[in-house]
Amino acid sequence: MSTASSASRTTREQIVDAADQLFYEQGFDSTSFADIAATVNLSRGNFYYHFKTKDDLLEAVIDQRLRNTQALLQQWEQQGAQPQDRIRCFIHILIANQARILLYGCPVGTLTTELAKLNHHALDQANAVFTLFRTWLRQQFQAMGRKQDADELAMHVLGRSQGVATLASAFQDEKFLKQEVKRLNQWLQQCVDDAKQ
Amino acid sequence: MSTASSASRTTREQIVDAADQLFYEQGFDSTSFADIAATVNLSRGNFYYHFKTKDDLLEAVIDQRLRNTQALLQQWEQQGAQPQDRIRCFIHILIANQARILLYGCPVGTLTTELAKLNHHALDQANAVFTLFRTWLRQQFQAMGRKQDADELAMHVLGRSQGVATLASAFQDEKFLKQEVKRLNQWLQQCVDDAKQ
DNA sequence: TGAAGCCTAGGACAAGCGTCCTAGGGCTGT
DNA sequence: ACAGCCCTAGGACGCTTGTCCTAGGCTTCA
Repeated sequence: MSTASSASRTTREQIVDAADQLFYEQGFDSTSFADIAATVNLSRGNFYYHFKTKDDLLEAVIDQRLRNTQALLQQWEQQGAQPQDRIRCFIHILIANQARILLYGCPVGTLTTELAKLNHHALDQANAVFTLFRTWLRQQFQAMGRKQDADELAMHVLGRSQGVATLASAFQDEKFLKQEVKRLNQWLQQCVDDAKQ
Repeated sequence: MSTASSASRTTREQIVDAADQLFYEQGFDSTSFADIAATVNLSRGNFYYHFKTKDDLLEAVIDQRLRNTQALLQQWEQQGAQPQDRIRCFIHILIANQARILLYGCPVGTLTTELAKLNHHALDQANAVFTLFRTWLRQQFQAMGRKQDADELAMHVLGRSQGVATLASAFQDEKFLKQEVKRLNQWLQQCVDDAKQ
């Protein structure tokens, strides 16, 4: 029974993984069950067994992204000694995921934008990924001594990253991406220096 | 004949206007001819007379946006005495179009993002709108005396605006939008002061 | 009055979509 | 060997999509 159950979960996981990637690359609306089925080598009609509707699948994908994000933040929590080092971990994902960002933009931003236009009820859930980053960044700025404007600074970093991803993707401009990352790191250093005084 | 021709153009213009707005609000892909037909009070099948394909309609919409953008830039050119005043005109659209941005994000950024995911051939045309702003901003920074890094600064402003629009829309946060506009204006003032020395 | 051309309504069309059903293969435990 | 259950293939369904066609109502000019 445990083998059967785990095998079942494996197929389900494969579906979610494939959907996760395709939703990112092609968008949610224009990714069909047929596309996902072809990736996982499964018959199209059989999806009903695993997910009753396409919205259920979307919810599973976002849930996975939420879990992955939380794991990532926890990892950064241990990697960086100082709060500013942890924030630098966040900024660095622009470099680490450079290739995909140049092709498809930010996975979080593009999904929320699409769901907003579709008036989709899962929009709040998708926005929760943003909120995870926002809350985490706020905590880092608070730890840096910026109690007053920690949330504003967190939103600032989040916004700058969004803009970089959008434009770098539009212009397919790797140089711009790296320039802006440098600028953002400089701005962060300024924050650190300001807080010390 | 002249009346007939102008009436024809009026219907065509109505279609383009409706498509322009709906593509912005709902996205290109999930806006159907039926949606547009309902807005213009026209029979769905008859679109073929005005636009042979949906892609033709999209091209017409983007062409209109290009013309509108050029007119806007020309207007700012006359409004602002100093280059920095003109750049402030650009930044100010975030305030002027606030309501729509909170609901649907940036019209330019969201379209290019969608077309990129759809692998649509009109992507280059859509990106041209970005290029119009970029070139114009670059000229303003050059006029400010920043010959060396004018393009980098132009891209910086463009990127910041994109980020603001994306996040303000995601969080439906008017306060954030205004905060960031203030920050951006402060940054611009810093640029002016730096250039003076 | 009549011919010509612009523009329209309304529907047909094939294709693709999400959804749902049924029959059965291949394990599991008795 | 057999019953029960997990999971699957394959196809049917109703609907919407973009596209395309045809017949005819207008206006315009002779």
